[in-house]
Amino acid sequence: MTQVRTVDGRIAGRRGQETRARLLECLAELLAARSYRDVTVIDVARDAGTSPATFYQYFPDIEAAILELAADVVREAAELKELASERSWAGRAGTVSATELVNGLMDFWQEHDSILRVVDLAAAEGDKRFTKHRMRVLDAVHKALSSAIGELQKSGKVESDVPAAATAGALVTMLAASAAHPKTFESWAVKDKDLRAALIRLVSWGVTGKKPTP
Amino acid sequence: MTQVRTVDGRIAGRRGQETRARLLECLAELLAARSYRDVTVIDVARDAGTSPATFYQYFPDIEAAILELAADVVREAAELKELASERSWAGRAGTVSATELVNGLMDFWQEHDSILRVVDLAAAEGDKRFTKHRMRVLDAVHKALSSAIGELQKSGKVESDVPAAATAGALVTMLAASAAHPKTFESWAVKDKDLRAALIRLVSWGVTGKKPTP
DNA sequence: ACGTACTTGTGTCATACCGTCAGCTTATCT
DNA sequence: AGATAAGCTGACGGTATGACACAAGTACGT
Repeated sequence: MTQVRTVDGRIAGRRGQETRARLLECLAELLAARSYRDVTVIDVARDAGTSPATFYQYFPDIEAAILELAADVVREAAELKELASERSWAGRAGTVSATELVNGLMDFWQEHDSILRVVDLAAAEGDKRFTKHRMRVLDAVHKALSSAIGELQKSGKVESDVPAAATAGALVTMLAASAAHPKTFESWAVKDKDLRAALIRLVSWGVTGKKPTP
Repeated sequence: MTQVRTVDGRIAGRRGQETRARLLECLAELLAARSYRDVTVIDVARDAGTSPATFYQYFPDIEAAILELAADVVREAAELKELASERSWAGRAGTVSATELVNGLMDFWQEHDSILRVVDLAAAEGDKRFTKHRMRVLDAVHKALSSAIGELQKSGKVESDVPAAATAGALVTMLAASAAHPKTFESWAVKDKDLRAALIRLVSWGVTGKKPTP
């Protein structure tokens, strides 16, 4: 872990790091409770039992603090790797792989919902730091799916003109966006269970080019 | 068209409507140019050559004005209907349908990019007005895909246990999200052309359950 | 225990945005 | 022209921002 520094370059000690961590924690709570646009430095500081000036000692602005939270999510996203890599995609085992991947990614996204939606926006707005983080959250899964498709192509089970990286990207994007917009599916009267079933089917086929074994 | 009213209940005349429209126009420009969080009422008013007080005469706040812009996008989205309904999904015609749908929806999303990403965020944050708008933008396409799958199920060409509405929803979500995050695909070194090819393939199969005819 | 050097937190300030109001100007109708 | 309503703005109290100097707290050697 790199050393934690204050905005003016000093190295933070034990107490400082605690304060910093408390600020981040309160920011995360506020982001979960109200809209991104309405979260202010003053609110965060007040909730953390400190002053705005203290906040600015550790973060140049709110965005920087959110970026930090996003970095935590990226770190946690490493565990998603296991959901996708070293998996078999043949026959019934493939269906299991798809199911676990869909459930795992959806649950992860919903758990980190409040931060990931800000990451999504900032990335869409073209902020490179956030684009990078967003990419990294999805990267493990993307890489795994991508190489799974590549393997199947090598063994001739999937046509070689299928763009592997693009297909893997589209699938991962689909999963993330589906998790991010449960309300839209609600409006369509789609139950979570049915959504997951549909996603599993699409992922299975997207990777293998074959109907999933039930 | 319902009568345009000011916040204090008066009916806006010709000049007032022009001012209102100019404010919306400038707001749209600002949203395209800088981040959602940084767009202020003062900026909008200044760009429109008027005062902040005038802004508040027509909109209770920035969000309300954005909601208005979103409503315009919803109205324009009606044209997407033609990309999906009354289409054949069999054989080569199906591939054409999928291609036009993918291109149409992606282009639409990219054109209205700056507004739709705010709609996305607000919807994800649970704001019902924005959820409704987001749903409506995607609704025509969703309905069309949904009933296309339903038809194929009736004629026995697709298994009846496939959740039609959920599958259509997942596909539409995939298209919208893919359009919204070109940078992520860039990071994966996926070219736009390959992305579209992958999407076409996934949509084709998602609807018909069969490999697309080239 | 005491003093020193460093870290951490706060009060305050200039600036900018928010949202409202009274009142002035401009258009419309008779 | 006069009456009426629409349209616009300057000004204001309130609040958030971000910077700074300084005060309070902490660690450590003697």
